[in-house]
Amino acid sequence: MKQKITLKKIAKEFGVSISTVSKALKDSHEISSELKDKIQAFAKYYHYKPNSLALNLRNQNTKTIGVIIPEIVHHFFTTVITGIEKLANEKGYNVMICLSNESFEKEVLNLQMLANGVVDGIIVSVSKETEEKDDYRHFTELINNGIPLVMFDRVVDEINCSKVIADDKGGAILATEQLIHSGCKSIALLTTPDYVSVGNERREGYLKALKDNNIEVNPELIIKIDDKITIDEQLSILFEGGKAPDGIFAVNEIYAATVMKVANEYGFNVPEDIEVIGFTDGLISEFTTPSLTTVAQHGRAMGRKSFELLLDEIDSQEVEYQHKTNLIKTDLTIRNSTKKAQGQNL
Amino acid sequence: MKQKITLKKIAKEFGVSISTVSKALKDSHEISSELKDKIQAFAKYYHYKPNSLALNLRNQNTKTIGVIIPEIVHHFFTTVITGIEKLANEKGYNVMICLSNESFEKEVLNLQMLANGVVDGIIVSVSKETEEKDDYRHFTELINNGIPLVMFDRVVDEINCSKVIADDKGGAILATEQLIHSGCKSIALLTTPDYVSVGNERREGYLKALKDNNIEVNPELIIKIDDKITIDEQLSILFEGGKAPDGIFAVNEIYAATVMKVANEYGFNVPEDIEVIGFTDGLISEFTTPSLTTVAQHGRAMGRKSFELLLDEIDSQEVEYQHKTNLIKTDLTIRNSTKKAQGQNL
DNA sequence: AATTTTTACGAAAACGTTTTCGTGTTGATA
DNA sequence: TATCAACACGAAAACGTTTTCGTAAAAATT
Repeated sequence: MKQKITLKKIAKEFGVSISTVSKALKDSHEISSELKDKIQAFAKYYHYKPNSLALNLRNQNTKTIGVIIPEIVHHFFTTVITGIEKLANEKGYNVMICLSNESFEKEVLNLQMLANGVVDGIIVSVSKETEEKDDYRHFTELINNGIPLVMFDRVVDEINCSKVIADDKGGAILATEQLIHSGCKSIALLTTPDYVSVGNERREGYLKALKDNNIEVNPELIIKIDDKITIDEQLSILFEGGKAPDGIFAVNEIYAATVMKVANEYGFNVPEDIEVIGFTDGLISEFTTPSLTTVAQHGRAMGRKSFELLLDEIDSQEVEYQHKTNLIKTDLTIRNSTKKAQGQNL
Repeated sequence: MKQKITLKKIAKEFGVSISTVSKALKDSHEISSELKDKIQAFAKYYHYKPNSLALNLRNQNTKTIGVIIPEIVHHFFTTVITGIEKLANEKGYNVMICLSNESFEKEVLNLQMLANGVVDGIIVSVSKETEEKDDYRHFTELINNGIPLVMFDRVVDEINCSKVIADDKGGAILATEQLIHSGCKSIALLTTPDYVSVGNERREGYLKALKDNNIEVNPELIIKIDDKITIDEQLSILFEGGKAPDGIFAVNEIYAATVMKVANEYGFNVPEDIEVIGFTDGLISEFTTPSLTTVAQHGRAMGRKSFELLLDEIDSQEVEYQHKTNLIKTDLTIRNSTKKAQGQNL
């Protein structure tokens, strides 16, 4: 590592004080033109750049926000980040992204790292392990430290902070009703284990749609996928014993794409025999055969809104900031894994 | 924003000096046990955390590295980041991710932002626009500023820094020869405009494989995709006029998946009529019908290696660090868009 | 010629931390 | 009772910057 050039070194070079150099570089009228010219030329030649660490320390802000997401190889999160990044940059903020890899420990570590003055605020989507452990002390501590926090998508009710969530329940209702209206009688749900907050919301939507349409819930059609085991095998059960469903609602893209593959292996055609709807902004949906009808999550909108709320709190002078919760609407993107709607209220 | 607690405030509270507080919190033997106990209890109660800005300023490092990638909604980049992140965390470093969105201006901005003391080093994959403009002064300046820089995947030859590249040419040769050996006579190439460095490498591999196997190059089979226009239309030309290719090598996943879709629309079957190979680590390949045979890029390995080289330079005491270039091998992941290999040297 | 204004610069504080080097007070030792 | 070590703490510098205030000299005004 080469040595960096500082005001001090320039000052020494010209035999003047640090303040003089600082002013000269800022083109202050207090400094004579000749000296300014010389100092500026020198600084330029040596590529002087003010050390932003020092600046941040002085200004008591970093114009940087932190974002902690569980997984980056996940299209939904990348769209959210795109949304955050765009607005943040417009507002002169930099974004620092950290990954928890769905691990509680890494989430805590990242949070601590970011908390100590590195960022002006933090946006988080909680890791699965954290939801499973049900331990949120690191967030409480963050808030006690006075660092603005916004949660998105996977939020925790107990923590008093601003939140941005997709209308998961509404989206699930939309999807399930689409299946119902298109004539499905036996609709399966592919979901996550109970501790995943968004999975729950989507399940509730599924249940509500069934209830509203007087369809009895068949527990055998609700499959909670365990990510630690191969998905394919867990899905097979649906198609064995001759009582395959005629509609499937999957809470994410991978489940949806996988179930289509498995259904196909069992000799079923999508959408003729079985209609499938996924839940995602993902890329895969467009390239499966048939392409997948999905509930769009509007990740970018979530990202924008998250940053908006964070900035609102950062800029707020209130001692007791009034936190807000924002619901991002979801809607159906109709592709080819469902039959053309048969009229009704869609 | 609440006020944060500092050493100074604690010192005032107890009527002692800042140094005493600092030592007390570090459990120094210089401080009496009673005072230490009281101060520690107080600090804990008020959630004291040393301000890392101040620490960084003092220690002259941030234990943070910056990564600038063109796009985050791109599976390859996310795998690289996963690789970087993992190793970086093991080594006690934090990772700050910035997006250039393929824009020259944002790349420059991000670089400047990171350069001023925020990070100890930077890993970059150059944006398309930068490659198009052929303007690399921001990198030169970075190096002049003495900040270690590593480029990966999309690198620029003129810049003297460590580099990690996939064996794009080798991968392309592998893919093309696979098609040749499986009996393809007319092999198309779907590639990017000339200024994209990796696209060029892959094209060269394609050309070399053809040449080595005494197959004449047909310029009409080389399609340079313009990302600003719909891909589908640009691909149609391949299948019109009854001279469709029997093998297609696409330099990325989207092109490959799209060409399969278009071929299908024209009534061709993959892999019976046309074999297709893509170039990627992406997720889509697994879910297309048929699933895509691809050249694996080993993004995580690239990420790991990139950080390794960066750390090597950061830790180096040399005034003139000797930069290294690392080639990450590529290999074929055989799926169903190609026929079973017919023996030969594969 | 005396006074005021302008010019051109320096000193110092502030941001929050760590660490080295005092230094005054005890208590123990010769 | 001197001398010395141990103890417990404080002062100050350092990291790099900005900014307010002070001030000497020069220039302009009366």
